[in-house]
Amino acid sequence: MLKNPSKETPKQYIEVALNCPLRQVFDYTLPAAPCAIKPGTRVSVPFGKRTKVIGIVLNTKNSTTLDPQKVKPVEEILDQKPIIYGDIFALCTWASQYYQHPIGEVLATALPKLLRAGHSLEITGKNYYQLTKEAKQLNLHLLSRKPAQAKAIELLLSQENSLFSKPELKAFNITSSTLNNLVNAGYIRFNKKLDLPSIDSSSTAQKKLSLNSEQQLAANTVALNFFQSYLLDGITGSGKTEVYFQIIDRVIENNRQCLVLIPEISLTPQTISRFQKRFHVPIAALHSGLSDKERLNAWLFAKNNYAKIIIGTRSAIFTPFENLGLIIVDEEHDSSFKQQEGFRYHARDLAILRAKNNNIPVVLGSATVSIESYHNSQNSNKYKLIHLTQRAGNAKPPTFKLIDLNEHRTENCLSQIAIKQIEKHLTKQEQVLIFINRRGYSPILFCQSCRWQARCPRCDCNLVWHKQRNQLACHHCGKQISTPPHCPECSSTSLAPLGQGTQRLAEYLETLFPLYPLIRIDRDSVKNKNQLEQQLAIIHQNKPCLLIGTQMLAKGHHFPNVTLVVILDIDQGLIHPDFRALEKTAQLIMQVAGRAGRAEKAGTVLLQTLQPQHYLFKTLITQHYQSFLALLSSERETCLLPPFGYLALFRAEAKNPSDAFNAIKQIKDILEQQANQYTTVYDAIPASMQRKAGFFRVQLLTQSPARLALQKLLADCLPLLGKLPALKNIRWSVDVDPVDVG
DNA sequence: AGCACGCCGACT
DNA sequence: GTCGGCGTGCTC
Repeated sequence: MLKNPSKETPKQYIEVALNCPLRQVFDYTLPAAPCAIKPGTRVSVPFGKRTKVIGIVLNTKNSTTLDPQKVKPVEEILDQKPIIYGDIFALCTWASQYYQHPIGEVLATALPKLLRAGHSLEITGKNYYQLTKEAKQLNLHLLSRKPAQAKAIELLLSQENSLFSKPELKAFNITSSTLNNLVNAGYIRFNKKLDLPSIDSSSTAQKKLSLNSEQQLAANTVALNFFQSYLLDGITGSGKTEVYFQIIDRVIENNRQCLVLIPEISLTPQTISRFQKRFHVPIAALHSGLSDKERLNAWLFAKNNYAKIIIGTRSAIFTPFENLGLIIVDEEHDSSFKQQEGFRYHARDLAILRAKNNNIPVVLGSATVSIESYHNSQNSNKYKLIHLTQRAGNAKPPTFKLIDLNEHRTENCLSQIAIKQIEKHLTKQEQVLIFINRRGYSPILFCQSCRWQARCPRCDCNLVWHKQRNQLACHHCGKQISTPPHCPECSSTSLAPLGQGTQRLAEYLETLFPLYPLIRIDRDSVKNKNQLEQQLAIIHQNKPCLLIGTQMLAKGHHFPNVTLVVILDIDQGLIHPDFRALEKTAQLIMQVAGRAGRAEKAGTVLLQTLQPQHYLFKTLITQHYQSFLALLSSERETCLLPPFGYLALFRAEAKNPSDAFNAIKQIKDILEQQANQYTTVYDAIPASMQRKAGFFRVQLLTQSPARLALQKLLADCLPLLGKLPALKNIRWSVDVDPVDVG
């Protein structure tokens, strides 16, 4: 018989976040049996035509606003305890609101792929077999009637190792039936050897370098037991890393964990091994080169408080810790901390928030601090500023020299002065670095008779000629075509390269200096990490050579014997595709210059430019990076641009330009309806490259001097935008605090 | 994002 | 006759 309906417990509902681009959560019912389920638990649910879709519980409730008939039951509860909780849960919900991104996708970025796919929280490892105590103490004569087992034990006992994988046992001619018998008899145990983060015990603890007084002061300034943001502004070569190390030392002594965020490119094996040599604690690295399993393991090592130091790129900000004590953001100015598509978060900014929520210190370090961080350290005193002004080991700062291209003619981009200087340094047995931020042979291939130029069919840009593979490549959409034998317009065969890329420059320098090895480092010459390592190894032999490279060279690598840096083609960084162009150019110059003169030898930096009178050069070279920042700062202030105003950028992309314009117009209408006195909605403008990969791109900027006012505007508008039919079938996005507005 | 439904073109 | 192209619509 049925139970009395009045005694039936009310239905339990849960709100579930699913990994889909919808700005909403979905209600499901829980099974009738009472079960307490907490936010942050994984469940699998039916969703549309799909089943077993994995989502995260956000909330429990006793009622739903939907038609109860429509609400489906949960299929399975995957976790006993929440897997996203505490500070990570708070970080995700905050970021979802702040960056106006669907919570389901935000939570998905906080989980390793395997956990998103329903994998358990077990640390995975390789299976190993191991002799038990019984086997070791066994008198083998007792097994005389089981000769295969006796022989196997004898063989394994004679080995140096104590762990054996299945293939190894096979190699010893131990059959799987013998193995089974040995396991059943208790002589062999089946074990999991975990891929634990390594501790480099081979080297004895690398000595702490003695810090100079400035470094010591810096390290001591950081207090460990409460939240404070520190901006460590240290010129290249001033030993920021050693300061980090000393702070990490203290955190580890307190038995707490450290999170170190670094830019995408600089996560080289050297970075990790430098930490491993210095600290004899488990260290895990989180970077793009990991397999799904390795990534999950690293995540679990942090969560279980096994790894004491986690070094990772942007997304590592979402790693859970049991006892986090410090966050370091190295090269805090680097734009790779901002995710440029999908969930457009800024890892540096989230690091501040996370540190605040955990009441722990966060250290932002750079030789070229961002204007935002600089502002936070100057005006509002939000960050404590720490300077490192001395180069470690008496290294002298480089001298800058401008070469005015209005007065000096160039051949293949190089002025005679530069060539003379290169020659001088090479004959002194020193290394020379030539920086040109352009890959390929020439950025333009043109017809000498009709002026035709090779253009990308899908983007508004020229195709770059790659001479070796005789191809034309688009560096924006990846399109590649073989070079036409003659001009497609006039059939003339006089197609010629115009302008220099790294390849052409390398070719030219080879003819000028045939006796010296020439190493080109860019994305085309360095296909994988090994290749880069090899190239760098040659450089570190410290024999005289020429280095030619793009910004790949500029970041993270140290070249102690480079005494001359030549920076070519910097003028394109002086024109303004967006308001951050100058800041980026200045940072690049300082970063490249920082490669030179690290040892006792002072370095020289030659800058070729058509605009030697530009204030960027004036302030940067004759004064300090800070004075340049101060100038930029006042410029930004008058325009109420970041950090004096806050921005959100709407983008719309469509194959048909009018669809994109129409969409952005409708977005604008809604923004204007909802705008308040503190917010400004600018006119829609085409992106600086109107067409990219076949899509017309239009954008719209909104601004407010008050962060909250802008947040309110976005919060009011986004739900409305989701309903606009004009936005249904085009790509559109909001970018809060955009880094790239070009 | 997935996934299915739906309606038109070139194939065994 | 059908396989498959991608437009469009929905997901508790």
